[in-house]
Amino acid sequence: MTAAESADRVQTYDPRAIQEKWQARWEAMDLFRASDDPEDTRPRRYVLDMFPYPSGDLHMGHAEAYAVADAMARYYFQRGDNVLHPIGWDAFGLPAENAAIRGNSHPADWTYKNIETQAASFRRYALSFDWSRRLQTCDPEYYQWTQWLFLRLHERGLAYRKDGYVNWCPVDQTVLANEQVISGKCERCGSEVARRSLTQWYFKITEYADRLLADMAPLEGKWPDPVLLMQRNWIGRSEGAEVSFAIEGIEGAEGAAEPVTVFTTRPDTLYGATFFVVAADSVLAAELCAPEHRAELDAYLADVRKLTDIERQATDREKTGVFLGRYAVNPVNGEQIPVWAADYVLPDYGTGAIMAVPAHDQRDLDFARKFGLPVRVVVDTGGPDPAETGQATPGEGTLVNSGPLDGLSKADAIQTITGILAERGTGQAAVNYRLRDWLVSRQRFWGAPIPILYCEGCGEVPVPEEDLPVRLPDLRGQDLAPKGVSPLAAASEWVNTTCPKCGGPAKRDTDTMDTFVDSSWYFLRYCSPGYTEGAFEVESVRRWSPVDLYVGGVEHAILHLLYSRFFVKVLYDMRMVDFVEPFTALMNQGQVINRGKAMSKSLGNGVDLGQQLAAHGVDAIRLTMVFASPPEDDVDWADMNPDASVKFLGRVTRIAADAGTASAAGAGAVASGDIALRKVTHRTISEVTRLVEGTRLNVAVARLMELATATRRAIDSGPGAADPAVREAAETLAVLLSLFAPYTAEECWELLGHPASVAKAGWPSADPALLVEDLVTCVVQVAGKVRDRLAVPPGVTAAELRELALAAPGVSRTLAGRGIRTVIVREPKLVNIVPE
RNA sequence: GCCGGGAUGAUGGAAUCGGUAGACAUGGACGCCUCAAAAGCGUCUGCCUGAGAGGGCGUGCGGGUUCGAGUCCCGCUCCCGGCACCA
Repeated sequence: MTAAESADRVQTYDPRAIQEKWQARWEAMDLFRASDDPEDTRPRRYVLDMFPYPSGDLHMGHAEAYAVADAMARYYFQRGDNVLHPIGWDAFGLPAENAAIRGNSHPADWTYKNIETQAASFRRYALSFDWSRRLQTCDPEYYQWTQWLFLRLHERGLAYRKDGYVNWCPVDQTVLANEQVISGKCERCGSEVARRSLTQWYFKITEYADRLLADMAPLEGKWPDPVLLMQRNWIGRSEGAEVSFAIEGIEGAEGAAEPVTVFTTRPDTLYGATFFVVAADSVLAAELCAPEHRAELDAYLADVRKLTDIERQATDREKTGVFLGRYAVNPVNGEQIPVWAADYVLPDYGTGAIMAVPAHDQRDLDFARKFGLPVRVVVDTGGPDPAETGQATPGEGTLVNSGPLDGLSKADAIQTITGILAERGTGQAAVNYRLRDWLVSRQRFWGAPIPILYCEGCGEVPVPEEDLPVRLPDLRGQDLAPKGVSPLAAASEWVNTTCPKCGGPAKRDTDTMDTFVDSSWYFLRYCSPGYTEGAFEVESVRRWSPVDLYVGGVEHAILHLLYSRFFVKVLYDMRMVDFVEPFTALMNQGQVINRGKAMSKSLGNGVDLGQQLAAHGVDAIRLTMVFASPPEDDVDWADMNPDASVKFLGRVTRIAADAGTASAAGAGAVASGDIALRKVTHRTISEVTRLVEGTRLNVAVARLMELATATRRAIDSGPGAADPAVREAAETLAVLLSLFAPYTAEECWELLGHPASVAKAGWPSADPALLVEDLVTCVVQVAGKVRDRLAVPPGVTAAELRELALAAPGVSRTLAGRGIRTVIVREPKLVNIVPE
């Protein structure tokens, strides 16, 4: 059969017709339901995509991420594993609330409508999900258990309340997320945003800091290195010492004098502390401030509160601060040093106060120079005087001007001074973390209500388990734009309730939980999604978890992954799970950008996925995404050409049509036919298996293209379409292609005379006998440059190869009579001849 | 500023053990098929030089190690991402 004839049978490759035909049939077949039967002995494999936020329809980024994860899930299906590949929606969150306020609709309506849109798109996109396990975090059946988990953390002392700062818009009377603050102004009304203190719930993730660090060791090599590094840096463990400074004039104010403790990584420089700084917006600053400096501090504070976190922490900003009229006493030498308040010290890090050593810390030096404070060198680093150069010397050196520490090295001095402080009870070795506790309260409507009541008599009372879920009040038709603290406060019938302990009046907490709480345990819920006796069925989670492969964007490299890891550790301590890490392997797929930039409305460079799918078909878009680059790299859509994928898919379909017409199904099972093509087929199987296992999908697709070319050649100018090797190649092509282009692969499978579905065909295995090469190419180099090539049997000996190489025409031509110094032989692939 | 990642033809990328640089694809040129076009099928395509055989150069830049470096080491430049005064 010729190419022209095959074109008669498959006139044109029509992706839309194939999609319509197969999507309906697949729905009826329910192909990808995971079996939870404990008797099922197939290897279990949990492949998980980060679940989407239903902000609208799916976009180009989803198209890439889900194509990659789906190829992996389909591979394990083909291998015969019992695969769990679920889908759900991270459905609470701010955009729904904003859309509701703008469009005057209810967040639930907006959310569920978008979910349906995305679900339909997912089905059309032919993802191998087990739809029976679908979940949505905004369903009461789900958030009931989010609340239950909150109560368990509360019970264990891991949920507590304290004051924390929020961005506050004084005009809208609402709390703003960081992303709603645009250069210090409210994104809605443009008024200046201030920081305001609110009492809020926190999860004590810092208690798990060391375990979060230590448990990363087994993830090495299974998670991307940069992610592990970012997690480590985020936790930010540093060793040093706590040092207590008494404050002059504070003692005895309220009974016992509370010295102020600082954390330092450089206790060796204690003799060089020439002033003391507290975070201007900390409680400490207010406590320490002398009455006559109060007005000055208040004025300064007003300025500090206008700054966003980002502005405040800009390195190139000039140092600012005010003197508080107090002096701190250096515990080692009794020296009195002035206490200042400044914004370069952060209230949340360490103790919110520092001892300033300007000679050896650049920030302290900048501050000292600005305000004329003394600079004292206590470590001789051999560098020039910081007071003159303006450059602090933070490096190693010999201690000077430091009493008992003089002459010691930095390391010895740290050890000695820590010992002295401990002896006198004015300090001790300490570890500090950059990680802060997780603020989970949100002054939002569209989230899981915090299941706590406040009773006048009993105080803080957890909602009894049997009263869960604490359902969101409807508030339909009401203005969700908050006029006070939290939108839920407006639902007075909902807020006012009775105390389960004393039966007296009580009020509900009107805040909802951070949506990261919802997403910190959803992967456990998938194991038993309909379970009504608990958050998840312990036995089911034991069978499926931890997740074998987690696929998602690098933008979640820190928070989501860290919080999920924390939750699993807490559940481990509760003996509800028997593992300490939720995700055994992690893959970060890259972003889809356009013309060098992330797609955005303001840049006007957005690409609509729906239009792309309509123009080129689902399979071509999936294939283009996978073939474009290694999965972890960004893809610039402007560089892509989906028509190339359409062309390839048509080519494969015609091959299937030719082979299907020329021979009957089953003919390929006979190990016969054109040996050259059979070798290509089996090498492809072997290579693609290896490449998919290593998630090197772009190269796997290239190998499929090579097999297609070889098969086409065999049909047109080789043994012809009826050869069993051609059928074997065509069937192999269909099965391997099913990972990337499921519709086309299914169509090919039918053209080849097989009943649906190709997804159940089974992954082929390569015949080792066909992987052996008759001849291999040996390159012959002279002085490292290729001068000739030889075709040699793979078993050629070093001596034989050496002789062959020396006799090669390219060698004698290049040597031109020169003598030979050495000959390097790496049989059978390379010989390097080094001339005199 | 710090941390991380990267730089390979006109373009996306391949070469994951230090051993043939440029697989595969796009784009381009040409051929076959066709009344013609499209589609399809095929050949060529890193740069310079040469009629050709061949020769020279070539993986951001400069050094180094090695028989041999895209790959390892040292020093730079530029780009991308993340974090942002972390005591």
